[in-house]
Amino acid sequence: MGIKDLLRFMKPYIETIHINKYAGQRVGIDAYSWLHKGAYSCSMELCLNSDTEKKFQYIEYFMHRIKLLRYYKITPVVVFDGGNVPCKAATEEDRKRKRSANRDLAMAKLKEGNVNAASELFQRAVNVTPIMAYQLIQVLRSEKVEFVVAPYEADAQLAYMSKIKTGKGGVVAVITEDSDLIAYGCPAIVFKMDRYGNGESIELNKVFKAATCKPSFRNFDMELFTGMSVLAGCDFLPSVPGIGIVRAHALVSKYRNLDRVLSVLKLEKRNQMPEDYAKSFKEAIAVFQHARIYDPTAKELKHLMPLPQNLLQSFDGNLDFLGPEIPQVIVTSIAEGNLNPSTKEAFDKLEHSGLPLDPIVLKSNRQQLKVQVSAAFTQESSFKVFGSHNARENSTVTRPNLVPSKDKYSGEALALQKLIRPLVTCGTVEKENIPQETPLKVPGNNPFKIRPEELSLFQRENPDEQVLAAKSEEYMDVCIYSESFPEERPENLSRKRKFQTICSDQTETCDDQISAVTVIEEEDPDMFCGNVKSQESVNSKTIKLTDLKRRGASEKKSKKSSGRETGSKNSSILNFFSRV
DNA sequence: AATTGGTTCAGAT
DNA sequence: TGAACCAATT
Repeated sequence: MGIKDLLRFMKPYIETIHINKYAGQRVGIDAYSWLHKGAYSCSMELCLNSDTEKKFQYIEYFMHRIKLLRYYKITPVVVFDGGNVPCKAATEEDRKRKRSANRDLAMAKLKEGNVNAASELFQRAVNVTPIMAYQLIQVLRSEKVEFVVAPYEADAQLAYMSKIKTGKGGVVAVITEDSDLIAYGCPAIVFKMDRYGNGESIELNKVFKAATCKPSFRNFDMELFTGMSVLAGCDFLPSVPGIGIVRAHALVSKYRNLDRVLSVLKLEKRNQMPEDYAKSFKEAIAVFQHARIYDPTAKELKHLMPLPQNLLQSFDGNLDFLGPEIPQVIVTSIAEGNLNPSTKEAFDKLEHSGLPLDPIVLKSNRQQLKVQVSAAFTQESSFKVFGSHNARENSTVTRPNLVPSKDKYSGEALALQKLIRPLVTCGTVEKENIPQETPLKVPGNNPFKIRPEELSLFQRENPDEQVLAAKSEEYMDVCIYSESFPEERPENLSRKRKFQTICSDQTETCDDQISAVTVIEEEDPDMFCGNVKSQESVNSKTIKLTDLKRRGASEKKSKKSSGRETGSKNSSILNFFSRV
């Protein structure tokens, strides 16, 4: 996927970052990359189109990351792929073949009763469908998350959005897994973002400016860079045999002109070069430069970069390789998520055709919803589940009471419905009844969430008081929540302050074991997170933080035996935290 | 000697 | 799926 070996080649220009670098700014998201990762967790259910809630786990995965971004005050803009560009057809076919081969193998294993082997194969068979995208879109809408469906490649759309002003729908950076974004000329890209917000970023201007860095791009411009990428092999065109990223870079550096590179290549590789390589090459370059994108301000189809007349002529006025033109009404409708970008059919029709949700169930639920919302507003006891962001400030919503039905798809519709209306407030009584049904409820959805097996390591005997530790390279995130707060808490001191005070006390008593403390207050009043940077040295008197960190990282598997012991070994720190 | 391109392994979820 | 590894190729 993407440009072969490009990320490895660009390694010297890649730096590890945390997503909070973009706090307060708009960031574009390549929906496909998260949809695809999320689909792993429920690949069998998706492939078998099973009628269970688990099938929508990919949506929870996605929304968890959206929440992470919002937590760091980032405005996410989700971009979906639209129709396929003709020159990508070969790649698409290839992937489709591999997927269905894996699916058949998986089905065979399933028949044998080998579920493990089957599920492994199903993971290689998952496909992200427009319907899955549409189901996510419905949740994004209900969460007031900005999104756009690209007419064709999401990458091109994201590159365009990176080039326009924030006020006109632009973004400062793009989160993706696809190295194509570099070839499209996207100025700031974040790859491999994990669930804590750590990732690897590349900034194009640094690439072109760098004076000494190893693969040098000093004499490159964006067109040469794109040329190098296409030569190395991309989704639109496989490379000439024997040409990889290193030789592609060498050729472009040497001749500094794509036409010259092509003619040299023709001479040197005349036997192995496909007849129409030059033509395909120019088309591929043209896609990277002038792909069709949607201009959200003008609400119309445009080119990523304006198309010069002479280029149009060189293709005999035929730009169908960019994907056919689409009438204005249709592109807009696609962009806003109302039409399936491949079939151009209304998504509503898909629903009516039986799969995957029953619109009648959904509609009646919405009505019910409204009634309950107005009821909820009259109650003081309602609580907010989500982190702060303006769009939601005053929109407390209630979960409907869903009546089970025998309808074949009702289970599925209900499952999705729950995701569409996740910000639930039903007052204190329902609060007790609903927790597991609330997909995004903290702390389950906390950005510092840790896995159940890690969690069990640090659970206190008293379930009301828990100390959780999750680790990353240099930070340990300590997360404390407690139903009841200690009596000694001064009335005038906020809980947040109290935590900070105690932590700084600890800094002194621990002899600088803790070098930095930040506390983030969650909206759930019983939930706090502290991000505690600990030093490497372990002092026997104060094992706590560093030791917890190490245990969290390495002893996941032996949790049973070490769990209790950890609790007692670290009793001083646990006592310390339980004072909060 | 360097690069490509196929294979294998570990990791994610 | 990607990264790391390794053997074949130029």
